[in-house]
Amino acid sequence: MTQNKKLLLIDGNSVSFRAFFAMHNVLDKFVNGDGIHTNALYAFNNMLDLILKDEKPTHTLVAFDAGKTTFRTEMFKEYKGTRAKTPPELMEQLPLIQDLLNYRGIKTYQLPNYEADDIIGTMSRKAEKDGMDVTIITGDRDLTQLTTDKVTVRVNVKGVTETESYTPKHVKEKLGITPQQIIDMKGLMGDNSDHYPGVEKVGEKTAIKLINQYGSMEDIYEHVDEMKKSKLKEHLIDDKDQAFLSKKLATINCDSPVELNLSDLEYRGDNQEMLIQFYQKMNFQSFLERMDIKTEDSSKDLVKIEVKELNDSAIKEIVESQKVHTLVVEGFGENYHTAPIIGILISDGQTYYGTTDVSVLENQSLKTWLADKTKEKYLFDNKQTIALLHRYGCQLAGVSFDMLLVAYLLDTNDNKQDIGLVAHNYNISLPTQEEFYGKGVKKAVPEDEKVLLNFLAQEAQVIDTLKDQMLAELKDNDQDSLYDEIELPLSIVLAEMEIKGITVEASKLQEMENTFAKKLNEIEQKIYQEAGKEFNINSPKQLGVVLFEDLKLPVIKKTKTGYSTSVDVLEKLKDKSPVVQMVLDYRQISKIQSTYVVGLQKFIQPDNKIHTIYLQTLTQTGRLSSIEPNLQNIPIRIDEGKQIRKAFVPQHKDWEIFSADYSQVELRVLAHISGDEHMQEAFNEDYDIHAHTAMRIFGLNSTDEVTPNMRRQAKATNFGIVYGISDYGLSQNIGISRKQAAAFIESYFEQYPGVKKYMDDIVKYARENGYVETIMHRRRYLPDIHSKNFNMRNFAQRTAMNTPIQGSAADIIKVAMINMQKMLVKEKLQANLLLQVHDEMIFEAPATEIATLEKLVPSVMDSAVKLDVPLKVETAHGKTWYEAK
DNA sequence: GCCGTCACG
DNA sequence: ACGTACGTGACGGCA
Repeated sequence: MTQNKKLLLIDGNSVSFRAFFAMHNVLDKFVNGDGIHTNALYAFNNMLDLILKDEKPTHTLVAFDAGKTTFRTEMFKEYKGTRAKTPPELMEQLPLIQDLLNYRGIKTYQLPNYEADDIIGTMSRKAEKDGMDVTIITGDRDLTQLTTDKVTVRVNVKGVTETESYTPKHVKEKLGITPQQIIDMKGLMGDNSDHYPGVEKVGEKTAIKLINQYGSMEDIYEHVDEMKKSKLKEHLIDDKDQAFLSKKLATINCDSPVELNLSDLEYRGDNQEMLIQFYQKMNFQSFLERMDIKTEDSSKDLVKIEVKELNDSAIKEIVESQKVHTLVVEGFGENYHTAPIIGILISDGQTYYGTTDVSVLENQSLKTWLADKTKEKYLFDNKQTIALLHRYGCQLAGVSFDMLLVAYLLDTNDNKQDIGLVAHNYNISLPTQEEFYGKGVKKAVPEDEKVLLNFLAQEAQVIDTLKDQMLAELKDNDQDSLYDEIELPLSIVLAEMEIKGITVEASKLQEMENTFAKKLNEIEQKIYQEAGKEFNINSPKQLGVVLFEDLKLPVIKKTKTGYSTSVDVLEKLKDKSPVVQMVLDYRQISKIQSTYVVGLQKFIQPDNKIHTIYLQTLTQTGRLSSIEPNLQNIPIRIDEGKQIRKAFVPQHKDWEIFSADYSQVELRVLAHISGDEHMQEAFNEDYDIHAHTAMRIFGLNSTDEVTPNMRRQAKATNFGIVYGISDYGLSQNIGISRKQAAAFIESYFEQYPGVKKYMDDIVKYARENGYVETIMHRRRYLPDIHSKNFNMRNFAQRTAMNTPIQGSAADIIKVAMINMQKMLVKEKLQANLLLQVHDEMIFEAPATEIATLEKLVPSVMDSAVKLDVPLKVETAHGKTWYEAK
């Protein structure tokens, strides 16, 4: 059997565009020796590799637009009129992309007066006539009009490495029309980004309905007089000329004067020699290495570094050296509080000393060197390294460069906690932890210790190589003090908190486990009785059948997989059947039982403590997160759950738990960064902020007139504002109509015009800069702010509003934590900072220190940063965490 | 491994 | 016309 010939057609402009924005956040990391950006080039080539491997084409062509004026602009001079112009950083890459394609043996082509689409359409028809299969790659959904049984269109989704494949069948499923009818649809609805109009008030849904009813646009207009009187009919008649023009504009010209034969498009494959030179010029390390892999054994992929034994004489050399050293302490296991150290490597950038013998950590001069803050060190993940070394009796100080922290600050998406992944973002190839150790059952330490040490040496080398570049980027972003003064010192504070751990009384949890088990059993039996059968209440699927089929309760909401049985749904069904309340009770207790009562016991260590791990480099906003277990979501809102907190106790008797939290810190931050006078006044005068808001938005004269319900609604509105408000979201939350919610919001913005201005300005800032910032210059990139997709774009806008608020609040408590630790030392207090829960800190302390803490802790917290409004701190204490609230 | 659900700020 | 509050982690069920 002979393989059918296959033509691969790529829409050069649209894919380049997508490639550029897919890697827009790393724009500054991708610059070649000539100072030209290479991010789009890199992403384009990545995509090529994947597609060529996947499609194995015999013929290839990448089509480009020739210029701004085409036969379409002659028909309609505003065609693509509002399109933003191509960023210069992409413009400079377009010739490079053509060069790359040339070296990769792929033909490129452009045709004056025509767009890339038309070239693609024309060649795909030619190829089809010749009996070839055709695959088209594009970022533009409009090209799906070209799909036939022989022609598949793959549209880029999420960047350029993934695509959605359109066949006629898929078009039908997705839109409910045939590929030929897409142009009718576009004609009727118009196109915002290409800037041509359709019929007034007709969007995708209406267009598809009309097409399904009548057929083509011509058919629709043939029958337009028969339609019954409606606005739609009027619009159709009024905009008829426009609709036909738009259809013409949307139609890809499959008969363009392309002077190419199929034989010109034969795929020749890489010109190895030229390609290597080109990659070198572009600093494309990983592509170069990928080429080598093809010819050599993949185990030789690793660059061999000579690693010398970390023995006594090596240690002597290290401790006497004045050089900065890179330190790798490798743990093996899921949780570094229990994982063993499997290797240690120290390098001065020239010599690499390593060992798998952990007894080296008993060497006194090495211990002293590690703990010496004047001996400067670089590493990846300071907190983990401190925790690992601590279990082996070693202290660590003097760390000036933590590559993990810097990578996260530069781009919060680099949060995978893996040096290999960070290296990859800088175009250096280093195996990830998973690639090196394997995953699942195959996960293991290499038998040959040389292999392991070589890996550690590579890690050290990567840290060393990237340090200067990354620190320079930090400085460019004005983030050096965020790193030096906040994140790096905080990593030490967090390490101390994790190592200290919080004492938990297992007996208390055990007792609760028995009580809840009995209760669960009782409710379970009652539910079975009411339902008339036994089933798994924890299965939303089975529960759905019982509620909505057996008991025939009304379906309020559906999920992707079936009926929704979430709380808000069940709350609405409470009156309809007694079983609903029982299910709610069951759910509540079952959650407490599985996640907390039983769940937490698994984490209690032999020292009677739980040692959580704070992820310092995960969230998109700068908050911490807590895992294994999560100690930031211990129940408090309902009393049954809150009982859990009785198990959290101080480590010594006659000690207490002490907690301190910021009051309304996010709203205070909003008052500060928005500069809104009315909101600032409320905080400066220490009014009840929610009551004050209620008074304003309900137009009352005094807060005395505010009813509890008004206050509740105002509070929800304040929250909504912080989240990046939508009328729908607010209406759902407080159970009012969308219209009412919209009126609340309007009134809110009238009363707090500064807040309104902030919301508008921050979205504009995000659009112009591609990111938003906190008060300490923490950055979050928002590429979706430019998305064509309504939802993605709106989501990005809400995050633009929320992130500076949530993130600045995170900055503030981080500063407070660092100052807190200093204060505790300075005042020689025995108190320990144990936990952080976003806006509060939890301590244990001798009862005799409580009075001191009540004075000092709030003063450290409210002076952490200077805002235009005061920060307010509230404290509590008691025998257990339950009582300290 | 993903989904629905629910705990926290 | 679109389908929404922001940020997290862990559990049980189910493919």
